[in-house]
Amino acid sequence: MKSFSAVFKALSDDSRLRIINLLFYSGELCVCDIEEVMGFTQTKVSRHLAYLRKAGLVDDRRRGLWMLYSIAKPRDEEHRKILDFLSSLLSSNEVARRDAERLASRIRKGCCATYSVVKPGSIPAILELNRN
Amino acid sequence: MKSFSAVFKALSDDSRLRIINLLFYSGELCVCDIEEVMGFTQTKVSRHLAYLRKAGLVDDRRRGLWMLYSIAKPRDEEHRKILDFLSSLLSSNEVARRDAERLASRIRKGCCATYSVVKPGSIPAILELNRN
DNA sequence: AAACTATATTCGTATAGACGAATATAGTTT
DNA sequence: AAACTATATTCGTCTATACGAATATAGTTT
Repeated sequence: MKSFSAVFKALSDDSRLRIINLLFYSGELCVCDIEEVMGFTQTKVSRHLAYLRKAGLVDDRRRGLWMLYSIAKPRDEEHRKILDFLSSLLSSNEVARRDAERLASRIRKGCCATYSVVKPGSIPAILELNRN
Repeated sequence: MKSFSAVFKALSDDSRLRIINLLFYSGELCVCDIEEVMGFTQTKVSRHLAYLRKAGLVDDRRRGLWMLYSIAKPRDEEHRKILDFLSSLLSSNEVARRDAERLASRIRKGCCATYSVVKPGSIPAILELNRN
């Protein structure tokens, strides 16, 4: 029960929900991309990502200077259920849609995260999947 | 987005999650039954229920001296999705199961809430439904 | 190794939440 | 109407959290 309330606490903040939404949309993002898409300060983005990581909602990996964040790989059935629910909930939200649009535009121009995965200007495969 | 984070904030507390679980299990409960099943103070139960009501997660109705609380009737698809998710999440939790067992035992002996709905000592219809 | 870049952490401040004890309120019973 | 019962609210205290500015850290480039 403790773990449930901890997860919900991590989800109890607008900014964190919107960051999670971006990660669902893009697959993997660095701090500075989120910073610019959302208009948040670096401190704020970094802090929220650390919070989400501690709650087990996002994974991170270092890539040179960049820390790349992604939605956590599900550890078990329960964890997967939570992530699926979140994804489904956010997908029908207007704010989430607009955030994703701004991110898409930035990705098209080539941003940090995608540069390491796909060539700049192209749209990563995961985005095509999410279009449906 | 604001409303999502508000709902999650309401869910970000162990005691509230456990109270919600009791309501899923029983259909309708008064404050004093929750008090005794959980071993919480009256202030604590009342406060948490007020929190849940403001977040739209529970409904209440007065029945004489008793306030009867129940899981909110879903207002729309999104709301229903949240409540279904919660129900499914709690159903597989060990703490939730034990709480429900203590409640069942109290219901069998006849508690406030069930007294107004079914005759004391019997198990209300909604409990039979939830058994599956 | 020094300058640089991306991210993390610390510090100070302000607000929100959790709690029990005490008190207030609303409805009932006598 | 007065005593009673179930619930709600207030009060004071303690802890958690959100935030920006400033600073620290880790890895890269020159």
